[in-house]
Amino acid sequence: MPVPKGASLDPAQTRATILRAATTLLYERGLDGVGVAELCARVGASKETLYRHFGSKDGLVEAVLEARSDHVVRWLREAAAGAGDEPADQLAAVFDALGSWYAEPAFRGCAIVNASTQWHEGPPRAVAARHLDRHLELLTDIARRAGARAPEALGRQLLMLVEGATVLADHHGEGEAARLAKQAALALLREAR
Amino acid sequence: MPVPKGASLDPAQTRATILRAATTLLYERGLDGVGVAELCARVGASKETLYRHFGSKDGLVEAVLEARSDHVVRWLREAAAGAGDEPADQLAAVFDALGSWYAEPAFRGCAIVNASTQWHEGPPRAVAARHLDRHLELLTDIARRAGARAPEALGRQLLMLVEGATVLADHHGEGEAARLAKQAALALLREAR
DNA sequence: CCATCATCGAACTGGTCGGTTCGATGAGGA
DNA sequence: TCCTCATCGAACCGACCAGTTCGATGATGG
Repeated sequence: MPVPKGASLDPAQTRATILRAATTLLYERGLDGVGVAELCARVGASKETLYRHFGSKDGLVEAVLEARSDHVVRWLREAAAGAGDEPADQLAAVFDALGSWYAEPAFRGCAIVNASTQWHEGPPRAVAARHLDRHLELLTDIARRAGARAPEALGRQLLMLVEGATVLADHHGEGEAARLAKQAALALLREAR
Repeated sequence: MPVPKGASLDPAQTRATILRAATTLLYERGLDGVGVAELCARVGASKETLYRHFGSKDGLVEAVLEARSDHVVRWLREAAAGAGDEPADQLAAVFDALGSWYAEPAFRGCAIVNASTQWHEGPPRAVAARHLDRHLELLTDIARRAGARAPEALGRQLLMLVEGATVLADHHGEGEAARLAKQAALALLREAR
């Protein structure tokens, strides 16, 4: 986004532009793999602008992760909601959505979980915990509506499949991960009734 | 390990000492969270010694991850082997072993998978891929001996539960992860016959 | 007894990175 | 018209870090 010298854009828009570019670059190359200078160059913003909007690199990272979590959660909820009322269909739709994510060339695992493995305290950790909680909420809800005897437990088991499939898709590359995870998830759903 | 000034220890022992201390410290604080200088101080070795043995920090990290993978894989294989001949018992034993790992206060997820999320190419990535392959081999073997119709697929599904449980145990802290994963794994094993 | 060699400890180098500052520029509103 | 303010671009700073070098030390083996 080329911003001319003295442009007074909507500050919110500037912020959003930086956030968008930073999200992509930080995901591609890792949070420590790209410095503030390069980030600014790519984004088309000066350091001063970046620091005024986000305070610090950590602040930017946190904002990126928050936004990413919001986006992913909304996307999965919509996938489930678009699959009708049957809990099993919704669960299948969640894993199908994951499958299309895994198939993206730029897929590099879950940015949020990846980030939280680097720092075992601090904001990224908190973002990750909330992120997983929101996933858990979605899956537990499906489990409950499917009539599971122990929906909380099943929700956690399904979440393990989601996170495990993400790890495997990242490392073993294959597109099978989502299909296998879906099959396992539906089996667990069936048996937990 | 206090090594006196001009001590000529067995070089292999020096190497092992450095490796052991580095493994602990790098796991506790993250691969980027501790510098070579601090590493040397903790280890009780000089930089020169460390660089003669490992060539670079990356070399040390790679050696640490390799050793860690060997150790973990051996440990899980022994857990399985010590549980008798029944595949289901062996599978249960694997998850019980994971449970005692998760319960360690210093537990911070799988060091190898954590490392590989930081660099999407290079040696750590290769170590992680082989690490997961070895896990997969163990689980597929159990699946095969349990008479699964599709042991390769079931092996992958079980591996997802292992990795997912590790992520959840790291983030949600609870000791339930291993128990729930075990329950799910046994259900899948039962149903895949 | 001497030569070799692993080792220490400390200083040093070169580079990178996060963050700050400043003068210049120009858009928008009063 | 003029003031305010977001912005750029570039220089700058201090900290840290990986890696190198060197003199001193002492154990080991011939």
